[in-house]
Amino acid sequence: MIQITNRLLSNYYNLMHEAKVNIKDKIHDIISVSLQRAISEGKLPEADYPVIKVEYPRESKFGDYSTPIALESAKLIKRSPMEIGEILKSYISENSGLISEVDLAKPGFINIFTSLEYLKNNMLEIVKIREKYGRQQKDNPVKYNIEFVSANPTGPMNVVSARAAALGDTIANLIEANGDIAEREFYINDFGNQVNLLGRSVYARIKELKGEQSDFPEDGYHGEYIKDIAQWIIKNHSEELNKLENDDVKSAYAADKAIEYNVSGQKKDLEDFKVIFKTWFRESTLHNRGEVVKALETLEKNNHIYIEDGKKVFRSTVFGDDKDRVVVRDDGRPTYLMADIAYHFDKLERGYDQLIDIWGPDHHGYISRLSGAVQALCSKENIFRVLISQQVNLIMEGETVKMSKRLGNFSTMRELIDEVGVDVSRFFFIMRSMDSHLDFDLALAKKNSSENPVFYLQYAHARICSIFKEAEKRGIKIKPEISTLENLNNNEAIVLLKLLAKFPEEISDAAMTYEPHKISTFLLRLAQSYHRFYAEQRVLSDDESKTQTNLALCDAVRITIKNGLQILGVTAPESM
RNA sequence: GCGCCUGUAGCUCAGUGGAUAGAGCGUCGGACUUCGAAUCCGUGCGUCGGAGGUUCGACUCCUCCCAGGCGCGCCA
Repeated sequence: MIQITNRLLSNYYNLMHEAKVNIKDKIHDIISVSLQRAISEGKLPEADYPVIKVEYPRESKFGDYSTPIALESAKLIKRSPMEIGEILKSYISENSGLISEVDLAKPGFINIFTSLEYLKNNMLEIVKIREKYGRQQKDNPVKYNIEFVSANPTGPMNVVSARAAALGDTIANLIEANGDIAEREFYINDFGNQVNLLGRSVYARIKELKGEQSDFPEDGYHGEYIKDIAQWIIKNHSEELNKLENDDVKSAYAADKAIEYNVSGQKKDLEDFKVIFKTWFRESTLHNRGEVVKALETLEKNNHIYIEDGKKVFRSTVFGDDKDRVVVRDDGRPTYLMADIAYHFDKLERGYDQLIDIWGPDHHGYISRLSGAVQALCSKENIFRVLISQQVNLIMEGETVKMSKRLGNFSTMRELIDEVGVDVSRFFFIMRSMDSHLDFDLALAKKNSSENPVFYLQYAHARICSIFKEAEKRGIKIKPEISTLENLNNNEAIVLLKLLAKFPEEISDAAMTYEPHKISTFLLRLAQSYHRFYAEQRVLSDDESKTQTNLALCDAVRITIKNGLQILGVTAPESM
């Protein structure tokens, strides 16, 4: 126990010199050290204390942070919560800088107030480090691979893909801001039946356009865009096409060109959506390089495969699946699952610490079999995580239009970007928790008013920029260093300072839980508090010290909003 | 039948097992000779889908039920 105490104390002292750690973590460590000291000095008994939780009290009068540790350990050590709280409080109070007051409240909460001095210094830090505020650096970053969108290369992307794109990219941004490494990856299913079908559909349209007789496949792709592809091939690749022997070869060629056409279209749409993938991984390369066979052999070697009626079956029930899954058909062709297993095997071999996939809601049933395969191939626990991005309902004039490829009416991602713009689309897609079925209100998205949260947020940023322009016009030179505590001692400013200080822990929290909507919620609160500050406090005045303090605060808010928006992939305009 | 997601204010949604359940929109009423009124202030709004259970304490965890959505191929 004494060893533990020493270790915690040394952590504590390290933390005092480590500026990157957020306040919540610091407070956690202070409480932890206090507890250990109380134990080592005999004030509290040795015991297996519960994990120390640091939470935000509901009401500000209860402080900025609070811990229920006294409540939670009361039964364990047979002392009253208030008694324990009193002891811990005396140790927690013994620190300088961060904490201004420790309060013990009724049933046994220990409430902690951060000092205005600390918050002011944090504000000056923001103004100094600017775009780096909220970004952590780690000595040993975790390397993530995050695969998302991965839409079939058989046509344009729909609105569900757009949501996945916004979510995946934002989660990757969060991971990077949190000091880790995120590589964005897109998987192209350019193999198998659907490709064959795509080729035959396109080739049939080519024939039709040339006035020849065609037999359009019954279960083929009927969309209008297939005709566009046919037209494109006729215009650019007729010569090569004509050289080919028979219809089968020509269909295969058409499939190849159609995929090229579709993938480059998808890439363009995603780039316009500000999503840049590091890797575009083609399923066909797995088959060509023999990786599918290799993954199969690895599974076989570890006894995860058995043979039934000439088929090879993966024992996925061992990993919680409803039934075992066929991975190789009796004619020797691997199933889609087998290729997907090989794909994830490939990702594992590329040496990531963590694999994340974002899938649509229609694939949740697929999780157990694939994660089972990953477990079968990799000894590391929890290396693979699937996030399900729920469905999107487009609301037009109060009417819900369901987005599904199976229904005929699929709106494309391109239409959406053209219609409401990148900023608004991205924001709307991430502003709700990804578990919730999103109602995307098109009328609201197109409004340039306070009803639209994106504009509300951007307005706060533009408003601050405008103040700085005005300050420049008045010949005011910016000197944040002369800011005083006295000038910050008003409710509106204090609320802002506290929110600003929370930004790094909001990022870290959102990154670790893969919940980008926490950032949009936070930014809206910040913008709201800023508008309140603006309404109550005059920024520019004859009082130089007051003016400089206010400008520093405004600048810190502007920087934080901008950094937050950047993570969301939304612009922060200087004027609107 | 089985699995996943959802159910919180009129609407859209926040809400790590903690203190009196919150915000925006919408309603109604106020605030600009002054840094952007695309803003702010005030106002009302609840059997947290229902019933049990777990415990010091449940919107949160467990079980059952109800409602809505999605999925349950050797397709991809």
